[in-house]
Amino acid sequence: MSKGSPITPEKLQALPMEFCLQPAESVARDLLGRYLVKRVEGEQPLILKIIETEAYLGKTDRASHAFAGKKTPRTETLYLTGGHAYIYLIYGIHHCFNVVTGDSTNGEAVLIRAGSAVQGLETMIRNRGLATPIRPGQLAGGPGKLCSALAINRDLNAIRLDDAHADLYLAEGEPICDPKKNIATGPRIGIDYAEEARPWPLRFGIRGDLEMSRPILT
DNA sequence: CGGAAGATCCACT
DNA sequence: GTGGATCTTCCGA
Repeated sequence: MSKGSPITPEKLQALPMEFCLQPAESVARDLLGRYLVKRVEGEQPLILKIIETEAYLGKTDRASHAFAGKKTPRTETLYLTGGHAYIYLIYGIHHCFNVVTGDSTNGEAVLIRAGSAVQGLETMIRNRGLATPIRPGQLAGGPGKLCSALAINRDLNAIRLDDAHADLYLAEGEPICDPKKNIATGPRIGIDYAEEARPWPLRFGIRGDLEMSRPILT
């Protein structure tokens, strides 16, 4: 994407751990417009603008891997403090990238569901195995696609996301101005089993952005 | 130790 | 809209 404002060093400033020490819902909103930076030795960093997120509230949330305080080898990193990465394999094929949130070990996290390329589009297309031209949402419109585009896998599980020299980190980016107007919300995707938590409006997206994994209400 | 289910994606009808 | 791919994780027997 060559349009939009230029990438200034300011925008690549790493977000401090404190940024993630809020409840998952707040962080999910605050992360919209921020940058996710993936570094590969000797190559230009890949930069993705976060377009869509979902909040998972931990022990009180039936859709969360941490529901009822459940702790298994897989979910261990979910109980780290806010600002760490929780990455897992789903359906045996795809990876999902989450940001752990909260000031204590509640098992809260934010799933990053979609993004748009800010830098490194060519490499991302190659990582996805796509032919050009590509359509909106095709590159990183979905959690599995997003990880594929950035070549994120479980090697990065449990990493701190506040280090601008690390392989993966969160950066300042372009925070949403006027959130009330520019953030759309809706129920989360793929959690039909979650009973009472199913309709909770914990999915957030930048209103009108075409890179969304699918349309969102309100 | 077996088997069912999964915070998905893609191809196909 | 439906189903297959693919395999780790987890729970129950």
